[in-house]
Amino acid sequence: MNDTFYVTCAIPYVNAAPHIGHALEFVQGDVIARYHALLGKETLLLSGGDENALKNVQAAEKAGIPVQQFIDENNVKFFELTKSLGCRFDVWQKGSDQAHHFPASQKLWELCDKAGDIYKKSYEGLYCVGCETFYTPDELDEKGECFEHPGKKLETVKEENYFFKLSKYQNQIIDLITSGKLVIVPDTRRNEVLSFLKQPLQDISISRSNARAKNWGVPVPNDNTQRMYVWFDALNIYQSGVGFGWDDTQYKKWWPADVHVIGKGISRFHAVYWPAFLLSAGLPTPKAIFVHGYFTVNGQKMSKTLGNVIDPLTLIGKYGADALRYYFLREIPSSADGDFSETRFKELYNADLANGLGNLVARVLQMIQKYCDGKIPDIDQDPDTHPLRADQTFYNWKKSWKDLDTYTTAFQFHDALAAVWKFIKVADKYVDDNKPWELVKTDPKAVDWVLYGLADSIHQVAWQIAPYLPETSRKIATAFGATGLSKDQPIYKDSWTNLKPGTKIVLIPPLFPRLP
RNA sequence: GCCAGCGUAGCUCAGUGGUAGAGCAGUGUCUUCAUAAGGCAUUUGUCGCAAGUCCGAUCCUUGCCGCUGGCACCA
Repeated sequence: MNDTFYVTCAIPYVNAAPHIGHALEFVQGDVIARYHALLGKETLLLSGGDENALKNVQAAEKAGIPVQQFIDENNVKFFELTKSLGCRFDVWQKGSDQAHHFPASQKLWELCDKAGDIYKKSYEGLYCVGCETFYTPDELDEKGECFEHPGKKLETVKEENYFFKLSKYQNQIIDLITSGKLVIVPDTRRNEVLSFLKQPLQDISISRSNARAKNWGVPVPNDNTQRMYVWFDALNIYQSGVGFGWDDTQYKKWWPADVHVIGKGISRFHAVYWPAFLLSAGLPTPKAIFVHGYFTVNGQKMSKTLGNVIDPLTLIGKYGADALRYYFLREIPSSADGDFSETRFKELYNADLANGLGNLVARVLQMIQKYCDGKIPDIDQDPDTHPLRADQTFYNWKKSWKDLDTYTTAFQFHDALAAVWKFIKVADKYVDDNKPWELVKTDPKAVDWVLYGLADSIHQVAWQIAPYLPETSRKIATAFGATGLSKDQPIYKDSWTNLKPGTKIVLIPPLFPRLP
């Protein structure tokens, strides 16, 4: 019944260049989508651009370019990054898209309005003319002035805005989370949200005056003096990208999202505001929110002022997309903060990718080349009885499949990959225990059996890592002539086909050349 | 300040009421199919500090120290 799976990544804010934090999130989303595709589901992976904030207008003015151009130029960098990372995004929904996103957001607004949850209220705040922004007192220095414009007095400005009755949905949201209808992973984030929900919720403003918004953003329906404020329309990208308000069939097919992948800084918007908007509009709420942590760099917080922002493209150029993906997914606990260090990166690369997977593939290919005439060996016995597949006394690949599945569906990517690499160690040991280079002198038939099992194992490993390291998976498939896996969208069921004896193997260059 | 969590081998972390484990790094050794790769063996720990409960605590309780995160209009 549930044959679709819809994954979203947060839409990046386009003011700065992409950093490894964005890359991490894209890769995680991609793995989730690819894994469910492997299970045979039709999947959709979405992200896009958060483009309607006033800061964009200001930044564009500063740069002296039209807002739309500024936004497009910046946003495309993020999309290019996803491609460089080997991520497969199906929809890239921009917030400035007037054809789909505007009507979708206006529809959401109207539904909430019809439910009686939007009302007008005047908002009074301290406004800095220099920044063109409202500040709360705690955001200002001791003199009550903003840090950007010292000496400039802030004005008290009154503005009438639309508000959303967030308070009305407090109990429903608590129910949603405690009942498990809205799953929040990991528990620490879930607990944070629930503890936040113990306080009475305040209604939130969801519009800005046209003047202050500089005519940028989604117009509020039936009121040409106001534009929607970011909270409201940005979250709705998840719906506007899949047809909401412009293609009902599409929308019904994909919504609600199976999981929103987000960073910890925006969990409240996704776990509280977003479900509230949807409840108000009478629409289904997302099923799960997976919250990842932030990167530190060599133990320090990543920040522009420290100048330690890491450019993922540099790393991809140096080491390849799959190597970076591996570091993200294996080294960073998927739900906690992680550290990025190039030293550690190289260590992990050499230990797991070069010496582990890469070397195993190389040695098995060479042995088949030398001892089996370069062909997948022919065997007399049932492959299902091969120890690497069936021996219960050690960690065979059926066990690693099971663990991989458990951990991947729980968003524990590091544990999932650990399971695969645990099996790789088993395969390496199996080579040493059976010594095909000696066996070939006494019992060639036994060598065929040993090497068939190893080829079969690597074939399975290639399937297992397909969502994680898609490029490497495909390279292995090519080497072993595994056609099912070479497809653009391989389906898990096909993995159970055995390698065909007699297939000519292809000697490939090292998957991951060892780093000095 | 309030709330939550953490503090275990050089590093990253797992773990149990009966005085500890994995991976990586290090060291030794075997081996050659392989990317000077692989197998095997192996060193190091007052399990943050102190007190309490218990026959017995690293795992339970309390206090302290240190670190991290959350505490609303900040994507």
